[in-house]
Amino acid sequence: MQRDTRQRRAIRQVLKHFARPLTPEEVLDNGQRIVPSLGLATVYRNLKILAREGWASEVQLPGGGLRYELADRPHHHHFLCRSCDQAFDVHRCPDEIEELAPEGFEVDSHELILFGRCAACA
Amino acid sequence: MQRDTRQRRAIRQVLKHFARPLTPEEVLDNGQRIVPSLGLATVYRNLKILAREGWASEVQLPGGGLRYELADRPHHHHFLCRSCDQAFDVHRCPDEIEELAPEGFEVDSHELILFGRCAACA
DNA sequence: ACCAAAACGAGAATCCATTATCATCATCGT
DNA sequence: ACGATGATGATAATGGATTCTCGTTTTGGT
Repeated sequence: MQRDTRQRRAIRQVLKHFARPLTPEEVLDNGQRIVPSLGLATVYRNLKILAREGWASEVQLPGGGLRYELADRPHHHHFLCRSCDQAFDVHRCPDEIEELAPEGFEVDSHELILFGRCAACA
Repeated sequence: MQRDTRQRRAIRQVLKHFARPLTPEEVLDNGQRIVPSLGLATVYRNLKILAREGWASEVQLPGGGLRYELADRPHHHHFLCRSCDQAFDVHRCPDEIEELAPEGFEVDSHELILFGRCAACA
């Protein structure tokens, strides 16, 4: 059966602490503060497991690879800082957004990304 | 100086013909109908040149790599078909969209992507 | 038509994110 | 505490997109 390891706990803790989508690298760096021996393969493995279990969700932003964040959050979107490349949550969303598709297209979800400089970089 | 080659003309022609963001592969496949010997390296080279010149623009959608489309188009967004993976234009856009950022964040642009099935696939 | 230089194109090389391998370690039911 | 086995982690391997290399071809000014 599945075991509750220090590593997996650390990864969950990191995702909880930062309430924004994190790259595997970010999870690694911060997780190593809790479990210094934490390895990259373990991070990938567990992020994938957590996502499969529905505990975390995968976020696909333009550019690099997947990012991960807690799954149990209300509908929201993202802000991507061009300077530090960190992603942040945007909690408001225009409602009529899925009505914008052309005739005959079936929309099942949407993603809205704002680009710019975050508060720390600006 | 810069030369006007058959290959570059073909690539421009393809981007004009399909009024939607194309992957380098799509440009290659369609370009080879005009210049059968067209190679992938040439496509990448020219797409990059056209983008640098401002003739084409790079579109970053979640998932794979860059796509390219004509640059001289009015503000618009994109629809990404989960079935055929083709990208389409969406010409309407909610206006207050950049007001959604958190306090202190500077927004310089935004991208809105609708996901679903295009008219042909649905 | 000539020719220097720009551009091409096939394939090798690179880059980056992610996954596989496998010997070692740690968890948890007993 | 024991031990079966799930998990880890260092590293190699993979996969896909993009770029580089370099010999050959094409363009455009003369």
